[in-house]
Amino acid sequence: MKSAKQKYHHGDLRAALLEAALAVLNELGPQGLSIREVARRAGVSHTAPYRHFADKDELILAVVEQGFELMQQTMTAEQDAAGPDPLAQFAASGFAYVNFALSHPAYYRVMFSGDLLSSKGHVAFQHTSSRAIREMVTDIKLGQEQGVLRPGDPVVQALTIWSTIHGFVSIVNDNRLSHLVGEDFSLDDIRVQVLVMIFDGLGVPERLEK
Amino acid sequence: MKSAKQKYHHGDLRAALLEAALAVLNELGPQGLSIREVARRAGVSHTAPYRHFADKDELILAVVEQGFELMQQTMTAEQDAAGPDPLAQFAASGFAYVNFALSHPAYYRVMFSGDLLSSKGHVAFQHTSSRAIREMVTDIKLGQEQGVLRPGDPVVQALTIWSTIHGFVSIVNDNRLSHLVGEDFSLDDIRVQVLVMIFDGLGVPERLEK
DNA sequence: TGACTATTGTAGACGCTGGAAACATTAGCA
DNA sequence: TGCTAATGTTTCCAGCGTCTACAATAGTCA
Repeated sequence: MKSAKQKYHHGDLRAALLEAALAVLNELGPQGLSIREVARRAGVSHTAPYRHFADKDELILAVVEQGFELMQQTMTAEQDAAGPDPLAQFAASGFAYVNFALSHPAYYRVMFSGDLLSSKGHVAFQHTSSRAIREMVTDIKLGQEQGVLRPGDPVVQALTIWSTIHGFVSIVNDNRLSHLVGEDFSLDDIRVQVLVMIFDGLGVPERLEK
Repeated sequence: MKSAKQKYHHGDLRAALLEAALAVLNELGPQGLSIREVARRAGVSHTAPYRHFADKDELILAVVEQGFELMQQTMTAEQDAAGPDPLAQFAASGFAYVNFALSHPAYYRVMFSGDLLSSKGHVAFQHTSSRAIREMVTDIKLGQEQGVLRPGDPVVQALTIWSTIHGFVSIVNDNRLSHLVGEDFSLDDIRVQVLVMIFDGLGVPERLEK
């Protein structure tokens, strides 16, 4: 049931287009993402995508949404796997965030940069991505109530944490660490130490080896 | 000496193009930046820019370079104005960084996002922007030697600081705070508190009002 | 079964883009 | 003054997003 190729109708073109779009992002970068190239890879004409997405913005937004779902999934999975300790859960979901960003750079960039979208698409984009930070605030509020995080305004604290993590993965993904790496420093060394520093600054203790 | 208009030669087209490019970035966003639009605003034909820039990447890189110069200038100026105390100098240049990013969002985005460039342009881009972090490491090393910063590896510490600040201004500039702002929270409140939290976490004491 | 209709894909056009090539104008210098 | 290099224009090409008209298929109801 896989090689039903030369039919006029594709079967699940929408999913195929999303997959192709992600592949293009990974291979050619954000600049190489064009509807025509995506259609080419899916083996359809250059206007076929318009039966599934109103315009390029909508295609990108669908990729964004798919990325958020995947990230959400892995974050809650890691959180659940961390056991009953709320502190461990908090750290686990934080690490899951970082791991997702570093192992899916194309997804992360399109999810959090928004540079690919026209100004019109930005509204839907912000709506989608604002869920993430809101849930983070909830998590941190919980952490404070349970006494595992330093006291302070949860909104401010959440924003600080998010800023650090987002900035860090952005810098790493943009490859701007290469000039810092010397003989006594591997990239992984730097990553681990920075993560330790981030979570250490928040009150999360030292169970960070891994 | 300003209204020498209808001459065949422009006089200083290169500077005019850079200015126009920045204006386009501010008005239309990164997606609206095209060589043709820039040429239009400068009042020349759409191929005239190619006498001054090999391709679009080079035009963008020139804007990036100009942005770094401006930022560097304001940072060292603030640092010098902060008096002899190295701690005050450190904080001053940090604030100057944040202020530059928030008051010149178009510059900052093109300087640190790199999404506008093709993969070819990224090499030159990284080379240019790596100076900033290297100087930051130097500053932080100095701060540690003078005992105003917490001990720790300066590279790691610099990267942590840079991550937090870069993430923060990116989030603010991408307008993702709107959903966090309630009745008891203005945007400026959040900004100030987050900055306090950032510098506080580093060992910089509480002289942060302003 | 067979015809009607909505869904999904194709073909071709338009105006935009980045860029190459050939040409025109000007400035600087001998 | 005249030669040459620098600078700007015109024309052209291919690729892009997107619109419109058309073709093929799938689903539905007689």
